[in-house]
Amino acid sequence: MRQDAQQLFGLRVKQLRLSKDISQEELGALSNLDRTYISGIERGKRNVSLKNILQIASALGVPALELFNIPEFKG
Amino acid sequence: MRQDAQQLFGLRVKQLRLSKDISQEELGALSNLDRTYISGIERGKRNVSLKNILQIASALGVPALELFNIPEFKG
DNA sequence: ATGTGACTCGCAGTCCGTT
DNA sequence: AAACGGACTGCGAGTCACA
Repeated sequence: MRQDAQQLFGLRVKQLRLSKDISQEELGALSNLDRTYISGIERGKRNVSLKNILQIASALGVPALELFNIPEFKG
Repeated sequence: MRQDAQQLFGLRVKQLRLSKDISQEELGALSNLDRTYISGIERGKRNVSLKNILQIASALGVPALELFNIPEFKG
């Protein structure tokens, strides 16, 4: 596995968050996760678990699948 | 978040694994994960992390996105 | 409004086995 | 081949003060 996979995922979260025009704090509130935790995810410092992936997707109002809609993830 | 989300994910893994005609043991070997852990995932008992999600997708030869290609995840 | 290091604690993930 | 259990270690979850 590539080391930067987490970063790509984090960038995708950031991308979707910005497209919704909300702050990390707001996303944190919507997904019941700490704002600093969201920050860590977007910077690729966190190896997020399935549970939190689904919560974030839900908070962003997109299917979980969208968080993996990244060219580099498709082989 | 729904409680059964993990189970849906596990069923999807199982579905893809069976379509490849490989055993849990083989998938474990391919993804560098313990066979009992794969079993737990498929039964919805495990909260898999991003890193392992990507490893499993890679072992199955599908983009990570495919693991989330579940009707119930899109609503 | 965000980045970051450090921290505790529960669970992710492994390894032994039985059914 | 797979479900399931017990015991273990290390890592992720979740939070804080501060920049």
